[in-house]
Amino acid sequence: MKSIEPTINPDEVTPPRAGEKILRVARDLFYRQGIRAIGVDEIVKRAGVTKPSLYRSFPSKDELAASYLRQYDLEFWERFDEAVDSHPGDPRAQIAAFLTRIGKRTQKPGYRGCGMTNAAVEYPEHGHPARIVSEANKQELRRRLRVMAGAMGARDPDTLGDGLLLLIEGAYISGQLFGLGGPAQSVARNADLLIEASLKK
Amino acid sequence: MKSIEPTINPDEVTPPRAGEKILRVARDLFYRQGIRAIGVDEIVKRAGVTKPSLYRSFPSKDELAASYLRQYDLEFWERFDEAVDSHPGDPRAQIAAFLTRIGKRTQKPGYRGCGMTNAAVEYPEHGHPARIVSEANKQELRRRLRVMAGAMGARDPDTLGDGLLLLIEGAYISGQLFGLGGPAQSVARNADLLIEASLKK
DNA sequence: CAAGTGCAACGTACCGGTCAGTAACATGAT
DNA sequence: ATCATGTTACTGACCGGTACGTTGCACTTG
Repeated sequence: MKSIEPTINPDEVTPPRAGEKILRVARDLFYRQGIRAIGVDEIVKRAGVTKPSLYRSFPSKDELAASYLRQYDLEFWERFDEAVDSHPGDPRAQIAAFLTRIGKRTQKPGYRGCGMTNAAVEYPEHGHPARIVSEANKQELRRRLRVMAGAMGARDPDTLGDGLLLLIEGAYISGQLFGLGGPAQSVARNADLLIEASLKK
Repeated sequence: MKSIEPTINPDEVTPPRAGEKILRVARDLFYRQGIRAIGVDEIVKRAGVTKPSLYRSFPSKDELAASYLRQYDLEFWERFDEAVDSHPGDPRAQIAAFLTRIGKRTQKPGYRGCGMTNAAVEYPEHGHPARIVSEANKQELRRRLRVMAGAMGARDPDTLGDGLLLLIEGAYISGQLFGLGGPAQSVARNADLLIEASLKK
């Protein structure tokens, strides 16, 4: 029979482990400054731990970056599903909700786009741990957008789904390029126009 | 009266200066691998010169990156104007020509997107020499797209121009994220649908 | 109970390599 | 002889990564 394990209660006020603090700090620094721009020394310094603690929790900086993106992936789909769940059975409204939210986020100062997209730009070589996570996320996003385009009644669901993906990626990039007043604020409106033009007559 | 300047004939078989060789190599490496990923040592090694030659022609690596982007800017507008000139007085056809070309380029193996966009992702901090060039290029592109949208007879030229910009940036990013068969191949078709839906009734 | 043992988590101090950048000198053409 | 351009050799700082010692707490054992 299992013991109660009184000291290893994860939901209690257990002091945060070094690995958690590291991932928390790395996530913030990697997203805002870029992965290549941040060294492991700065991460451990800001996390209040030391380097060996980092390498006990993560096999390498590249894998730490991949872990950051895996967490980013989870949070991304939370936001996505939140928009989907807010309009059950109405994919067009789901997309509109998601894009309206993106458009607003891009107008906040210090917006840095999508961590997945940025990581793929920083690591163009295939097979890099961070890039693998990023590519998988984008493949899944593409798949879901195409499915939603079909559910909307598009003449060519794949084309509309891809068009929406292009607008989304464009919003991520333009958001960090132009800042306030940039083109990204019109992503929802443009997507709606594109959808309207893509539905069966 | 000017002398003939027999040795400084730029169009002749003058042996390429070190600065030119460096910029040529840097341009290739920066574009394909990223600016942060390439060190100055590798640039001078591949260019067949040495480091002081680099720092006599360019005050810093950051300024070398900016020079690379300034050259990229020139070539970008050459391609853009080529599409414009191929359809005088027909902005919709101009855009179609430009986007068709982008769509094809994104399907080539090893496509790495837009050097300007990538540089802005790599250097998020405002005021960085590379980012300044990149931002100026994108501002001008936005301005011209809005003008062209107006010339097409769009109900809301600014929105359509921005929508086209989002599609273009999305194509740059998706091209390097998905490779062959990716969403970027549909950029021209989606843009045309968006244009059609944005014209005055 | 108290002393001892095991062990996971942490820190100190360091590794070779590479980063961007430079001082001082050699070469070659005019 | 001059002067632009080339070269060798180096700097201090930082890169990702590691060998090894220390701490503290849980569990055993007398």
